[in-house]
Amino acid sequence: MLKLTKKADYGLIALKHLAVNADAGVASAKEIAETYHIPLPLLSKILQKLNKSGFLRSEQGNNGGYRLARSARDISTLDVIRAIDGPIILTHCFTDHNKGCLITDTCNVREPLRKVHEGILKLLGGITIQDLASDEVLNQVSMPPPPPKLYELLGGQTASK
Amino acid sequence: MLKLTKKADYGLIALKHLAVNADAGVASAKEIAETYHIPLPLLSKILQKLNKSGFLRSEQGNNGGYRLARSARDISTLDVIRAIDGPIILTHCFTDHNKGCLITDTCNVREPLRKVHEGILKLLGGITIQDLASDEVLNQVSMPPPPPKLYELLGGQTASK
DNA sequence: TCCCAATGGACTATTCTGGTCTTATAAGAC
DNA sequence: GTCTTATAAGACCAGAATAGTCCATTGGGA
Repeated sequence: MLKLTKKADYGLIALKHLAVNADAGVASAKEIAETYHIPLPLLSKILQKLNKSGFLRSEQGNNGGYRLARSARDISTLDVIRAIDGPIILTHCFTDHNKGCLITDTCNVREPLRKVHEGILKLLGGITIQDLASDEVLNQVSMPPPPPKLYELLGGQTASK
Repeated sequence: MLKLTKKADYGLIALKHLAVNADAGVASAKEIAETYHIPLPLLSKILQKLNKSGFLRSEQGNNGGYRLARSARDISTLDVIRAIDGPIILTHCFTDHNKGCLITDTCNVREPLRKVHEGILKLLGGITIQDLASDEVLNQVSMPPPPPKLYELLGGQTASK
């Protein structure tokens, strides 16, 4: 179905919130949960994961909460999604290489899909929390009239070979 | 987890097979299933779906099987994935617009993610079964040294605004 | 008529997702 | 010191989706 999990959604929402309200100091999980109507215990889980992954710093105790551990510019959406949902796998062959995939030897779409996979990674990797926080950056991007070339989409110039 | 389902994988494999062996006439589900070690009844289901979606033509009876209903160049991976897995939804807001999504009003990542979503659709929509069948097209694309700009990734020129 | 192919539906096992509950720990406020 | 509020961490659960099976039917060649 190729969709993000809600957890990833929530994580991005929380990170953007923290990026936008960075000067307000820490923000508690409760505060974020209430703002966006996210179940608190679930959000807590997600923030803990982001904390352990090094994207957040937590402060316990009264008036505690979370703040970004690094600049929003240094956190890509790909990082976040991977931290929360685990690795992104377009096709199953890529999980545990060859192991368990009976098709591997005969699989005829493996390599082509790997390119698509890399394209998506690049897409997500190129967007930071900072980009989410300052919408204008993204709003410039709209549907271009001509259907774009495959090469452009995948980010590969005609260069290399 | 942002991955394709196995069904979509199988569908793409089958379509590529049919594209490559187009001159061999029809190919039966059994033949394809054995070639790629895919469970036959499952593959049958998938091929039936692709048939009803108009990508394949089926021939029943002895020596029956499937063949592409249109040129491999006119079938994009996006078409296939949508036919098999249903619509691609990056984030949940996009499913039934606003309905059921409590976050909608306060959601701060909705629009940015929509752009990402469109980027992925464009990526998949730009790759045809023909591209899969002739690997060279895709093999040209490799990791470019400089991290690509967001605008390029999303296919939007600096044009519009 | 027999075989082989697609067609269609019901059914099942397993996994993932989204979410809750409970307990422990850390730290500031009084 | 204890109360309150916060994170931390674990088990746990219901529902949905995925992957796959099974079975009966239809349709067409040989």
